[in-house]
Amino acid sequence: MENKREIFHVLTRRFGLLNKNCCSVGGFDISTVQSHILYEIDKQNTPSMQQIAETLAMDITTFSRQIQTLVKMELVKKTPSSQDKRVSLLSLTTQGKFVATSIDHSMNAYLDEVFSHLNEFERETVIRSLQLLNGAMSKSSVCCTPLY
Amino acid sequence: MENKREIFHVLTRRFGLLNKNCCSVGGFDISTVQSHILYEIDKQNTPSMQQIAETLAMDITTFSRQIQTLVKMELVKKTPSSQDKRVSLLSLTTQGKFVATSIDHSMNAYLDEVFSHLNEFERETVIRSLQLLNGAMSKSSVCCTPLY
DNA sequence: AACAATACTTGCATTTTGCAAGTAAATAAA
DNA sequence: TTTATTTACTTGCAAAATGCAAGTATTGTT
Repeated sequence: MENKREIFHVLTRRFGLLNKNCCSVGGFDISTVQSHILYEIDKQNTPSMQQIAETLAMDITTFSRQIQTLVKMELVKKTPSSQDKRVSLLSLTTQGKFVATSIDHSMNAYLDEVFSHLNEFERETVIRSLQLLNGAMSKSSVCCTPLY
Repeated sequence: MENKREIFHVLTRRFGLLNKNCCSVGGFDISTVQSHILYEIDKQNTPSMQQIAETLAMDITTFSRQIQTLVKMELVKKTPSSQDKRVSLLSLTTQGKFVATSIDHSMNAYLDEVFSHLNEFERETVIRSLQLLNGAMSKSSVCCTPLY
């Protein structure tokens, strides 16, 4: 079957579910968006608000409020940059780091379970293919502009 | 050893963008969720509300309201079942069918563009891998049901 | 006939979202 | 140096999305 849209439709829904189901850690209820924010802060080195918002393609105002929530939950710390006083640098608190790591573990556990339904060869092929796909998407010129 | 979570994190984000950018068709502004609803109604044969809500793993009350919106937009028609008067059968209006088809075309165009960055062999491998992955997810006990 | 189960719908109350509009700081121009 | 512009956010709405509780109507079951 060559209908790509069908494949992506199902995949998208499943990814959504996967991300939804992963994120209850030790009393904290983390939304999908919030888990993505934590992930990116963890990955990047004391990034600014702009950087993360742009990476996640989020509206900066929505992002600002999400960060406020995460700061209230004591998962994220906002430090004013000494270089540029307009900029807020983001980092995870100890708790935030713990939550991010926990989510990472459960996600990888989920994914391992999923991949356990494939044999070793298929597993490697799929992983390599997803990397290829990621690469292709990053090269795409129409990625973030509306198509008609 | 590749980090699956990283791969999925990026893929999820990109898929989200893809779905977000797809959905402005001839004056209609369709949200991602709505496009998924249209897609499923189109695919299934006069399904009930429950069926689609369950397929998309949506809360039935949220779904009910989304359908009300789509009915107001004259994209979806709700017909009471003659078999069971509690049931509403869903179908696309002519306009709805047009919108669904347009979105389908845009999505496929986008995906073709993405895949154009791969060679023929990679393309086939990736498609086949995504199908494998879908299959594995459908077998998974930890997520992704009841999609099929 | 009485009760439970199903298929929705409506009432909140909360959360999420994004466009305007605002503040403060850095940079460019006059 | 002063003024204007840009940048990095924050707040004020208002609209949309979400989900639990509680409702209505219909069907299925003792």
